[in-house]
Amino acid sequence: MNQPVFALIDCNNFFVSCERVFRPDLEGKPVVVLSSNDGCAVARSNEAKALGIPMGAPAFKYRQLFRDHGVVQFSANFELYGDISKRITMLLTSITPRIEVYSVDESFLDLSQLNIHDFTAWGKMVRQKILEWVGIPVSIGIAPTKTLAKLASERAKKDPELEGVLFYNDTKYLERTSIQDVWGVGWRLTPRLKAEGVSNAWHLACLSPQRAQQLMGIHGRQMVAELNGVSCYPLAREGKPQKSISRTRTFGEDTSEANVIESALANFTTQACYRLRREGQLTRRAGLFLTTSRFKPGYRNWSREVHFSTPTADPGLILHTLVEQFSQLYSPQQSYHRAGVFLYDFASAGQLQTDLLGYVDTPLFDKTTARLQAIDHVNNRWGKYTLRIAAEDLARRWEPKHRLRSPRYVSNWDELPVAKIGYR
DNA sequence: TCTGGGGTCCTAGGACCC
DNA sequence: TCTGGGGTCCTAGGACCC
Repeated sequence: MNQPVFALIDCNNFFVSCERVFRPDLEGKPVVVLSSNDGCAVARSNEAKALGIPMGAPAFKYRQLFRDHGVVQFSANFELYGDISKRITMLLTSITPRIEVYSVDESFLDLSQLNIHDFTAWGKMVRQKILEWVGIPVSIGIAPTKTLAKLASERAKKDPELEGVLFYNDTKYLERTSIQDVWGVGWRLTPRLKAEGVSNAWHLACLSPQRAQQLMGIHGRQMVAELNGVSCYPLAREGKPQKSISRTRTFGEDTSEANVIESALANFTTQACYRLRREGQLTRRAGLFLTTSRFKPGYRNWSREVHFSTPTADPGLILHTLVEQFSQLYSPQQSYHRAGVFLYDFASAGQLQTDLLGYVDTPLFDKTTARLQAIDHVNNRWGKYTLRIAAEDLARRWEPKHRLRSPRYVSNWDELPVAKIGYR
C-alpha cells in the first residue's frame, strides 16, 4: 500500500474572495464580511487584517476605523458562498473522487493513489486552475498527515515566497508554527501547554504520547503522532449521517412579543425539518431555547426539550409541540434577544422503529410523508417560501439585519449581474 | 444602539444492574 | 445494613473545528 499523502485546499479569506469575484474593483482594498446580523467580522481581506481588525471584531467598535480607512463592508451572503464552494468541490472531485469536504472553504484530498512525482508543481497547477475557473485564491498544503497538511497550508498562506503551495518535507516548519496555530489546539489548551514549556509545534511533537494524553486526552496523543508523520485521521468518507441539526438566530432587534418569537420558531423548525428530510432522517427529540442579550445585565436563558415516541420529520407536529413549551417559558416582561430550535437523536427514515408498544400508525405516517414530499416539491420548484406554515407570517420582525448584503449573483434570477456592452 | 451560526467528539460522574 | 467489583447507559460540560 502507498504511503498516505494528503492535500489540504484552503480558500484564502473565502467570503471576501467570493465578494471580489463580482467586484474586482475591490482587489487590494480592505474588505470585511459581517455576520448574519451585521454584528461582527467573520472574514477579512489581507488589507483589513493589516489594519488590525481581528476575527470576530464587533462591528460597532470598529465603525470609526472602517470609516477612516475606507473599509468596504458586506453582510454575509451565504447563498453566494455556498454556490461558489460547490463549484470548487466539483473541480476538485474531477481531480480525484477521494475528497473530504471539510468545511465551506476547505477540502482534504487523498493523493496516495494519484501517482504524482512533483507535489509542489501539482499543487501550483491546481491552485492556478481554481483561480482561473472559479476566481478564488487558495493555499495548498501537502503532507503525510492531515494535521501536517493543515500546518503546511497555513505556512503557504503566510509566506509569499511559497506562491500558495507547500509540500511538507522539513521539521523546520514545526518550529515556525506557534502552538495556538496547531490544528486541535484551542484557546483553552494554549496556556496549559505554554505552562509546560510547549510553545510551538516542534515542542508538541516532542512530547511523549503518555504525557500528551495526560494533558489533552486521546486527541492529544493523536495530535502528537500526526505531527510526527503518523496518520491517525483518515479521510472522512461521505455519507456519514448528521447527528444533530439546529437553526438559531439573533433577532434583528430584541423583542417581548410572543407572536414575533413564534414566527421565528416556525421558521427555524421548517428549515431544520427540511434539512432533516434531505438527510433522509427522522427525529426523536426536539428542543428550543431562548436567551436575553449576553451583553446586558441580568442575562438569562431558557430551554425545553420534547421526546417523540414515533420519530418524525413533520414541522407541523414538531412546531405545535415546541410552541406549547414556549408558552410555558414565555413572559411578556422579558426582552428576548436570540432563539433557536434543535433536533437530535435521529432514526433513518428507511427503517422506522415502532414505539414501545410496537405500534406505528402506518396510514397516518404515509399520509404525512406524502404531504411533506408535496411541499418540498413545490418549494424546490417555485422557491423556498412558496408553501409555508402560517405561523411564519405572524410577524417577520425577528429577521436579522443585513443592510449590506451583495446581490445573490448566482443563486437568484432577480439578482443576476448585468453586463453592459458599449459600441462605438 | 450595535457583539454570528452550525457542528463533532471526549470524559467524568451518576444511576442502575448483577 | 454492610461489604466489593464490574459493567452499561445517560447526561452535562468541556474542548475543539470552521
